[in-house]
Amino acid sequence: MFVRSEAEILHADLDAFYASVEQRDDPRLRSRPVIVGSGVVLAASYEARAYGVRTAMTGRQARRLCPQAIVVEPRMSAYADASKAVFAVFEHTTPLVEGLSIDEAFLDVGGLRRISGPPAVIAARLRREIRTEVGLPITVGVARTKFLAKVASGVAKPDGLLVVPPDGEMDFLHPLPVRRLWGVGPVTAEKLGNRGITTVGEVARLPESVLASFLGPASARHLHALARGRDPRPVRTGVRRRSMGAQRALGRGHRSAEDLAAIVVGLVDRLARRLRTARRVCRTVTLRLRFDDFSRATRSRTLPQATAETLVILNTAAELLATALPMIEDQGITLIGVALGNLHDDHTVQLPLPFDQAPAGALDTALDDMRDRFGSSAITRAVLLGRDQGLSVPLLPD
DNA sequence: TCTGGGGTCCTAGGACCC
DNA sequence: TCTGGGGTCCTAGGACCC
Repeated sequence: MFVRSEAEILHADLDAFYASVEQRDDPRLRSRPVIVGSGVVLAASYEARAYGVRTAMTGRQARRLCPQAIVVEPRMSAYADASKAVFAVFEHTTPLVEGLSIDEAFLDVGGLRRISGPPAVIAARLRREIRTEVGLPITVGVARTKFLAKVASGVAKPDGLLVVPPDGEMDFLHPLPVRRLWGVGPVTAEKLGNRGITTVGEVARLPESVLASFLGPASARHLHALARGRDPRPVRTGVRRRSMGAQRALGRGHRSAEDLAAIVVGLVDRLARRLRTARRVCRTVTLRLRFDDFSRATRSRTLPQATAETLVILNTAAELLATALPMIEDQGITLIGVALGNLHDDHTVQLPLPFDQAPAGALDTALDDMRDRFGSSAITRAVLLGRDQGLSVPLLPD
């Protein structure tokens, strides 16, 4: 396996992204504590974080910690535009960009030494360009692996740049708390803490088999490798979304079955439009529920063939809701959501042949041609044009 | 102090097939 | 009548990430 020896992967991460966009667009917000989102905190400026305000807190809690904070409602389209502008700078820097979310990405600048200079120089220039062209602060970590680059940016925040040289990796990594390991959340951190393991270095010194005895084999292999600086994952371009969802928090209080059905209609309508805009089709529909005690449940159904039709998805979601109603009755529902999975490209191909006049086998031949062109897994639907305009021939994906 | 909205990956059991 | 080993798919739950 190819193992890189130079620090040439960048992890670029915008600082307090939503809040920074608000401060950029409204000078009165600059240098002041800003909280985006009133019900729950979606983002907090670093001035607000100084008072202990954190993402995902309730608005009430945040205002108690920082009464002088300015609270603004989110402007999602402004953040999407800012993200596009930032990613344009990324793409201009190197073609090897892997987006992780709306505000962070990995960039592989390994092949650019002759043209653009060493990674540290490229990273510094990238930060300058995003500051001048988009007006936002961004932190960049540079290292030999994705994981180390990401940890580096996390340590360097806000508005920083940190290069981890290959011969300094263990000195950098091992003193850090286990929560810095990708995949260690509250549950795993507690399991480790119960055994006296609090730093990455302590994880690295433990035999993998011991780790596996209380974390399971997959987590053990993953964490053990990361803690020793092993992470061979390349920066991958063109990663496709694997599911698409929409949900709605309901607060407390009883909801009738009709209310819930109406909400599901709205969620499905929104999702189906997004699906068609993205030229994708789905095969699995999942209903997500959350209850008063914060327990969760899901109900899902996989269709025999992929679809992007609102009515098909809606009927499926409605059936799932019907099966879940008894559970909803006695648990008190606080959130309902729909997720579409098993996504495929929708290559609806229009066949210009008069169906009823075509020689026998012409349709099969045409479909075979399409499979050759797009790959069999991509073809999900063919629409015949001509006299039978609108007749659709659904094909199973894969 | 109670917790939004969008995702990813892993595990485990059961059905089904060869 | 009782029975192996291996594979895929589906469903449900859970941990984690931003």
